[in-house]
Amino acid sequence: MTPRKSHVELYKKHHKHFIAIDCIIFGFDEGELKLLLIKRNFEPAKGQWSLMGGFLDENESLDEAGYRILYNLTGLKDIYMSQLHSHGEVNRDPGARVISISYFALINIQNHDEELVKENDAHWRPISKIPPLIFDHRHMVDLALEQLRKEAKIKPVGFELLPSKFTLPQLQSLYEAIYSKTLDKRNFRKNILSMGMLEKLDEKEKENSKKGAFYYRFNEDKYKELTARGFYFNIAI
Amino acid sequence: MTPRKSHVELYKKHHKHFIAIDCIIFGFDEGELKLLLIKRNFEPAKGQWSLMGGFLDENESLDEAGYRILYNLTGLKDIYMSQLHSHGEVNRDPGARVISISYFALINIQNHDEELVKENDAHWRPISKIPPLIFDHRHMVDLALEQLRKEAKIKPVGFELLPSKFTLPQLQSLYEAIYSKTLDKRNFRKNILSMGMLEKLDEKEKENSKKGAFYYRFNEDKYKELTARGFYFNIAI
DNA sequence: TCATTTAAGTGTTATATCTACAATTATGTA
DNA sequence: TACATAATTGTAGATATAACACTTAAATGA
Repeated sequence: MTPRKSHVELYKKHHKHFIAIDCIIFGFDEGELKLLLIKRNFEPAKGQWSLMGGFLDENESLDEAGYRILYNLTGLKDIYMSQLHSHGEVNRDPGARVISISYFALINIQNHDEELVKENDAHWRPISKIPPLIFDHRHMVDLALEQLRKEAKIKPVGFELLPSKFTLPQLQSLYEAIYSKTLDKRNFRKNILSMGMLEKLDEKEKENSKKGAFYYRFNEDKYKELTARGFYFNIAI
Repeated sequence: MTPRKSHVELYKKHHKHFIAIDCIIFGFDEGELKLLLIKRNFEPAKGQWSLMGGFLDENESLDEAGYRILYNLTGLKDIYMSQLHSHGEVNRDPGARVISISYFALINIQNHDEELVKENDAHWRPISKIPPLIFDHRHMVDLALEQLRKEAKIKPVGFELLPSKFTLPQLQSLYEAIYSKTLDKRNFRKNILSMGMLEKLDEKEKENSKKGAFYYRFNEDKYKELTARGFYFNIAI
């Protein structure tokens, strides 16, 4: 006798559809922006490169499905992920009519579960060398890149791709990878430090130089405090 | 024997879902930004205010469904419309589980078919006085407004809300309505005219002042030429 | 231990953009 | 012909952006 049950008959004349969730998973490693891609292990298009995906279940929200799929592949929770777009061309999937909703995630590549990734036959590929992908997955990737480039300028999402401690040269290298553009050290540092949301640590990273570069940490609380006062994150690219 | 048919069995174990399209339709009239809302004529929530929507059919894409629904309500084709977000909370619709994909459209309020709108029991409501809406429709409207405010700064979408001939005071009034903010006449004109995509006509609009204001027209070709050269539309708000 | 090498770290100036601000003009109406 | 109304126009100060080169810290090896 819930309202739910009493009206469902009215909707019955309409069609139902398969809904898939596909995840565009970005990581940053060796100065390059990378994507996590899988070799698809079922038909159609078995053996071809694909985004990680899955079908929407009966009792989960879209976001929950997205997080489930990401978790199953990487073992990661509490990840930055946001819905990108819904893809509904009638023949986009040759197996059946499937509406796919793409999500894009930014992960710290050090943290993921490498065993799980192996089990899923997933591999990191630099965005400059993306192999041909099934269906409209390449289009999804292009949308995600566009979205990442929009967001990274005006929201502190870049930090999601780095370890919690990072150096300014690393951070600059990340932005250079996202925008395929070399940036001026002095201007970049001035820009990011003047926003006042990075904490300098006493520790130095010494793998990449003799002098060593100081570690910094993104201070989320400080960022929230600033935005509450009308401040806007902005990186000049 | 198409691949389509050969693999559909593999997908069968998964659930199928109702998919609805809901349209947030913006217009601009009497210095106000307005929304086209309907009185829902079926259960559940019959008689309550709602966005115009409909279910996705078997053989149409998401975009096609959006245009179909917009056409059925307004008689308009070739309208600026873009996908906004997909809404999949399990209980968002008390009638049944329905995934809704929201679209937002910008229309020139003069052009729509008033008869059709009446037949659908649809009404224009200023965004400052939106009545309570069913389900998560208010959230959709808020997202659409946010999106409009993002886009109108950096893309020439505002013109979609105006007649093809408009005056600069009208255009300024539109931006003021979108951003709920009064703008400086001189700066606004300098800004928009310096982009070089508006054509001044010889004709004047004389309803709103004795002096009359010159009509202008948005030159789409010019805009495309400029963007091809790396130009970016930008209105300082 | 001192010279060399490597990447980190730092300021200033010119240019472009944004913001604030008020007088004049055209035209209809009394 | 005076008046009322809204359209139209420019400049100067402030702020943000972009260009540019030397110094410093520390490891390495002669």
